[in-house]
Amino acid sequence: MKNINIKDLARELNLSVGTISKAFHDSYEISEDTKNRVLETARRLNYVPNPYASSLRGRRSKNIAVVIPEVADSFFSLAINGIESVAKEKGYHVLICLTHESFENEKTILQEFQGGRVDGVLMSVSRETSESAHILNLMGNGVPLVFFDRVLDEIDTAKITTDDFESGYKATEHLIQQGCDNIGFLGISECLSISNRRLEGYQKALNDYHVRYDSQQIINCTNDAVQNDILIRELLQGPNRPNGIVATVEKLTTPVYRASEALGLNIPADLKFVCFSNLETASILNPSLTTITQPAFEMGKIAATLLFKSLEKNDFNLSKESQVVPSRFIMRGSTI
Amino acid sequence: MKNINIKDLARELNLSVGTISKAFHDSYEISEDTKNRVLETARRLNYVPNPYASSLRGRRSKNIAVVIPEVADSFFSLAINGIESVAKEKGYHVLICLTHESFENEKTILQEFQGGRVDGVLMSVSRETSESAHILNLMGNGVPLVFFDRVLDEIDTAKITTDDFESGYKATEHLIQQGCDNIGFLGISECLSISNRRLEGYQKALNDYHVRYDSQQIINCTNDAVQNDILIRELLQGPNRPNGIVATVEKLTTPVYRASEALGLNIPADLKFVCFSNLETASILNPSLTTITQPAFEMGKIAATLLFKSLEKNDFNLSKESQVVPSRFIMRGSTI
DNA sequence: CTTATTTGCGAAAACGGTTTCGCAAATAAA
DNA sequence: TTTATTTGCGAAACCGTTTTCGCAAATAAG
Repeated sequence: MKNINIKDLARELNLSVGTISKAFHDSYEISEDTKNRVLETARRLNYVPNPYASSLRGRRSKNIAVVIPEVADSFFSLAINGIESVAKEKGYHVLICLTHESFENEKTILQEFQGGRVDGVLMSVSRETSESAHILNLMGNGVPLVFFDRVLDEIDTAKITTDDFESGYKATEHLIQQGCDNIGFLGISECLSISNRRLEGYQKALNDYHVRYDSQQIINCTNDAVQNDILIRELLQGPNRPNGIVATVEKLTTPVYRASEALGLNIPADLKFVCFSNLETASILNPSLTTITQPAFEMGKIAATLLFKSLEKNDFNLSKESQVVPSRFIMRGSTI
Repeated sequence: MKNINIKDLARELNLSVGTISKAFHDSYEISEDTKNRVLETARRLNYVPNPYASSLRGRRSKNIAVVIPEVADSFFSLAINGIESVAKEKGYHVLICLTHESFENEKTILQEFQGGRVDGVLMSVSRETSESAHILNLMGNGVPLVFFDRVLDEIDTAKITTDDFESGYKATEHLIQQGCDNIGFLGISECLSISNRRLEGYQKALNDYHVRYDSQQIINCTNDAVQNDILIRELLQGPNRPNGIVATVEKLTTPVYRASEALGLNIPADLKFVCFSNLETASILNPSLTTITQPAFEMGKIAATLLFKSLEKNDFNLSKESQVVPSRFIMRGSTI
């Protein structure tokens, strides 16, 4: 009934607990013979060490945290897969913590980690995050942290991002080449690095191609789906209706399609649409959706790999390890 | 730099560690005055107790695990949201463990939990799972476990499912009413309860409406996307091509749409298609997809609530708490 | 044959909390 | 005023591991 512990094993084998522990860690102090007996008995009795007891005495909890705004998003769920693939290999477990795009939640979560719940953190900041004190605090307490996708520039650690500027540029350039001369931009936050870099790429493209830039066409979407619907409808109903849209997050896909349909706008004839998205269904939408597709799995994998390097050797300097992984531009029916 | 612990607090306040601990737990032994001083100093010094140290002495780790086949699936990611919403309220953290539909992985994961890494488990079994020893083992060690969606019937604990039989029936009935007389069924596993119950609903509908049943039209999909593509193509190219399809999992959506397109089959004219799915994009697919949509968030929430009840009082009997939450049938363009 | 060295293990102190128990001082009852 | 009770706290055991250190027996070196 009750879980067996190292003491039970010791009693069973007529050895001291210290010896058992050392046998498990393949200590040179213990004879091969004893090691085998210990291992065999452990297997037989189904002994599994308590990870948290181990974590107390210097060793780690073998838990890492993934702090993200939401999980019902293809980018993040694929990134989790990437992270999990390396965590599993390292014998680590993954705590998923959702900020729901709230800075307050994010602070609370990181605060909790001060207590040693996790050995390291992988993080994509919330749309509201512009301060960095909570993160610096955690890192100051010796918890390594690696950013992926949504980063805070001012913090000195590894950041795994994609080429947001170039992607924003490419998306916009494509729309221009397809004949759009009035292009709306749907961002998610004014403080978010990725949103801003994509916006800069958009602006540069407009400028390079001498297309009119109108700040009215830059919409900052909220975290509330209903509110976003209203914003998008207003944009598409307004006197200055765009004939092209660049959207920076996957969850804006459905609202744009729905609003277009409701307003009798045809995609792509009346409105061309390109979205940053990892949706598997992009190719079977009506019309199929032109996307900037981020290397989500790979980004998660790289970020996790770096985190573990830093967990394995303390002198590993995360701040020199940032990487930019390029996204893929996939042309489909929504812009042709 | 280093995290401060209860000893540091004790030193700072000239109190014993025991007193500090009791103050935090609002013990009657400690005066209001002292409690306030402790709380205030803790806040000032940014003290966060080590959850794993607490977990050693009887208290819990405040971690629960969610064991699921994959995370890149709308049902599971929404269920996670539901689970997280109640975990957060209870001050718990959520470990996500992916089996990738492998029984071996599932066994390894549960085995690890014997050590006390988590206080309870929420689980949807893999497609390969038919034995229950690994689960009984864990539960036998005092770790409560609640199933959601994919359950193992023979295990005596709470199971939160949806009305799989009725849904399978309704989907099939709908196709029949829309004129299909040759309906394929795409399952994912022969051992999986949900797949089988949906299949039974399908069979009953065929029978009730005197539509020919042909076991050749029952395809058991694999966990390999490429292989699934082949199976689906074979079905749609065969001499006995169905004019309707019921698919039991979301990830079969894209393959069916793609295969139809590749083979020049029009949905819904040549092939009507209904899928168990929580895809947000179902309504904007080409054509929009008729779905059986499960109450994913709610199922996660109910399952988690039950798990916490059992964590809170030991005498709580999970085995009497199973619930069936109905799915919604949403008719759209793929069957009209 | 004595003196080093190695080998294999046990005892005990940590790790950071919680909890039981005891005890002195303060208060209440007699 | 004496005795009983309550209040507020400290000492120490404990949770399940890891790790340091010491020590006896076995082996090697001189």
